[in-house]
Amino acid sequence: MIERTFDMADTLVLERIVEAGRKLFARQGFHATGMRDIAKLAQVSIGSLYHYFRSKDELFLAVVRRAFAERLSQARELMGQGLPAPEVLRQVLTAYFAQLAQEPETAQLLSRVWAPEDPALWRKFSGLWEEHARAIAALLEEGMQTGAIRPVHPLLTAYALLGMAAAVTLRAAHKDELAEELRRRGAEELADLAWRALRP
Amino acid sequence: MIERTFDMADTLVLERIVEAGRKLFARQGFHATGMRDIAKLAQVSIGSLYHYFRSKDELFLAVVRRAFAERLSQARELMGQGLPAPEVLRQVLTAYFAQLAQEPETAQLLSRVWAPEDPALWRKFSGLWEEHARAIAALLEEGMQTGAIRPVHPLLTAYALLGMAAAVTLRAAHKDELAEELRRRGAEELADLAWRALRP
Amino acid sequence: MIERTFDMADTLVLERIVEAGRKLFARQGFHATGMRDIAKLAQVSIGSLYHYFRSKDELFLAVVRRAFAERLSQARELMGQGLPAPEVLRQVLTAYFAQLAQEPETAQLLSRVWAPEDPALWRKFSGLWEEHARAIAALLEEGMQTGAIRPVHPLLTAYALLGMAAAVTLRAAHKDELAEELRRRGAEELADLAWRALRP
Amino acid sequence: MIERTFDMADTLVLERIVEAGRKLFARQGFHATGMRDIAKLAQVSIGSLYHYFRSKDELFLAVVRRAFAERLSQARELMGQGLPAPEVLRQVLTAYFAQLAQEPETAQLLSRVWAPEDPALWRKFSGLWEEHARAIAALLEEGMQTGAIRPVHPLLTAYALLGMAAAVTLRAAHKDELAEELRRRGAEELADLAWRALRP
DNA sequence: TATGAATGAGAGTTCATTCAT
DNA sequence: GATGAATGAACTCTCATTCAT
Repeated sequence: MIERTFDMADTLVLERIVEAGRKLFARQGFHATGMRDIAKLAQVSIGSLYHYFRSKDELFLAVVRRAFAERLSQARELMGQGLPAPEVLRQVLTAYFAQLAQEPETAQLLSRVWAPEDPALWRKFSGLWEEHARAIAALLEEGMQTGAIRPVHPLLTAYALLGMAAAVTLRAAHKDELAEELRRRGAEELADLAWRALRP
Repeated sequence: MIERTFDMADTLVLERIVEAGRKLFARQGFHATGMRDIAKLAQVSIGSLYHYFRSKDELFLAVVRRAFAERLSQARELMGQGLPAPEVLRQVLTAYFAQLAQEPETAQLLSRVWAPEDPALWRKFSGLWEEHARAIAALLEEGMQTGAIRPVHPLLTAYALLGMAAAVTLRAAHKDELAEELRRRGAEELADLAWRALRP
Repeated sequence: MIERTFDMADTLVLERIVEAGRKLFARQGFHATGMRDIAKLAQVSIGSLYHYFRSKDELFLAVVRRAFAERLSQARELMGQGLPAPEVLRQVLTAYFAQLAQEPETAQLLSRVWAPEDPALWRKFSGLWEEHARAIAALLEEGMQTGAIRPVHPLLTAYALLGMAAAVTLRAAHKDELAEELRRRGAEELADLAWRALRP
Repeated sequence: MIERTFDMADTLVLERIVEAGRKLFARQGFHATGMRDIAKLAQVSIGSLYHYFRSKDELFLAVVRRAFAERLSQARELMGQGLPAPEVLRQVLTAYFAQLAQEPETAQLLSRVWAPEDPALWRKFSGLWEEHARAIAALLEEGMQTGAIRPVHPLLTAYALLGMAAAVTLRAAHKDELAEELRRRGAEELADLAWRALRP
């Protein structure tokens, strides 16, 4: 995920900043994460932060955009393979839960971001969600045209699917027995629920 | 505790505080809402806020707890009427969307609270969500015993249902055409999705 | 020390307040002690505090005045017995250290009060110290007239003696080995120092 | 750390902060002195105060430590000159009273600090006093070994001497006739008292 | 590019005091 | 006499942001 194109030993400053931001925003949330914290973890001066990003908001946005972009490109890749819609859904969900195990911080970050407090940020994020939802809606519409999926309200259904996944993901990030079970069986069960809700 | 009944407009102080907190936390989120703002809207001194609540966190918790309690008691009332499980689900969802129209602030508050930034608050809220999920899981189990619902993982499914509702609710709080449509058709469509996902 | 003139079971409210104030001011100092704390320890409402004392300052003053008065009356009693001045000094010092063992809170209170932060209080307390110093100075002058004490500057010497006692007392209120030793041998050693410094 | 040498009047920021703290803490005490006051007097922003010191407590501690260090280094210098112990004592006391005239604020600060209200601060300051007392105790022990001073309890005596000096110093900081007299004759009289108390 | 000292508005919180009951 | 809800000025401290070097 992280590209090192410059120096074997030294990651690019920009990369280090975004990576540190991702970790801290995911772990602690937006307000609990200070620019100082990010600078420290990235081993960079505060001045450098402001050299690359106009403000804290912009840094946060960049971090979130990247996480969305990765997830979306992954989904689009799956969609492009010509698999039947239900199978794509299953694989997208599986990918979600796989990320939860491998990059728990990113997964948490995306879940946290449903309803950011700051109205200005909220507008931007709802745009990202909308984009994601539209991608899924397109998938649903494609399935509806081939008859693989029954007629539904595509965007509404897309939001519902995203919400399902986010809620279970969030619960699965806890540290109890149920969480462990959700991490194991979540993808499968959710795919089953989705398939039954959508089949003709 | 103190009754001031000589004026229609003069509600109890505690009531005014909680109400003001609900409005502002829902509109602006936790961090963007200052104690001064709440005091002003409630027409109360800052000191009074701290007379009733030990801290901002506690005030927030109280506000959220109340909103949860109302929603939960409403759901429990529906469950107690002996209706078949699928019908209860439909009515619970309808109630959600009805609240979205009548008390949009409370509805938004509950959706915001899925993933609060502060980890300390998060732990407390996840307890409230868990309680809510357990209530729904109990309903599902009941349906499974009577054969009205197919065998599923109750808690996982409960979280999935809550997530579906929260995501659509949140989107429905926007001010565009899609939001309006979701407010109109959300309850029905979600109930349909749920019913198909759960029927034997 | 405390008079109970009204009811066997119930100490007078005023007494309870002053007693609570003494304990808390001595333990925690003036600023760390709130009116609420005093009210709670005295099992009295805040309103009652203000019924008996115009302000926190006045309550503090009353507490300190009483402690001073007790110590001073004790000293005057010793002086009135016609003992030789050096013997009186020895006994006064012994009484100091006895109080340190029996009523450590009062002893600490008096030591704390050398340099109160609030200028207004400081003026009043320096008056109390001056009164105390003058009593000792009178004793020294008496000894000088009988030839039992060499000629010294009476007030300066009185302050020096009080300072000696306060410094050792304060150190003796700690909880280590040295403190224990000071509590045991302090009176004697200080009396010796004083006697050698003052003998003709 | 930063050198700004282009202006006579522009002292280093850190220096200005400590100096302002010294003045205000000495004049008004810890609680009556706000961070705003210090920032204003130092012509520095509040933020700068917290750039150099973690908290108000730490700033206070730094101020007091510096005052102690100066006094202690002065005393150690006198001790290192190989003068007889009694002469060193006389000169140390003289230095105390000289400081009272030249830097009345520092002298007052040190006297104030005998019994600070806050228990947490008290613990730290008693450490400083202890260090000071040990230095004097070492001097006394040296004198005892050469026979210049009679056998006494070194630490107890050191505390007594410090207490003597502090009490007279504090009284000498007033603005009446007695204070003036103490400032004039205090060093001499105290040295005399001490010498008589300690000579073999 | 890179630095980090400096800024200051604004945050949550405390607490002596008042006064209607 | 007694109560404690109500007040609000003032406190310490945080933190995104700037800018001279």
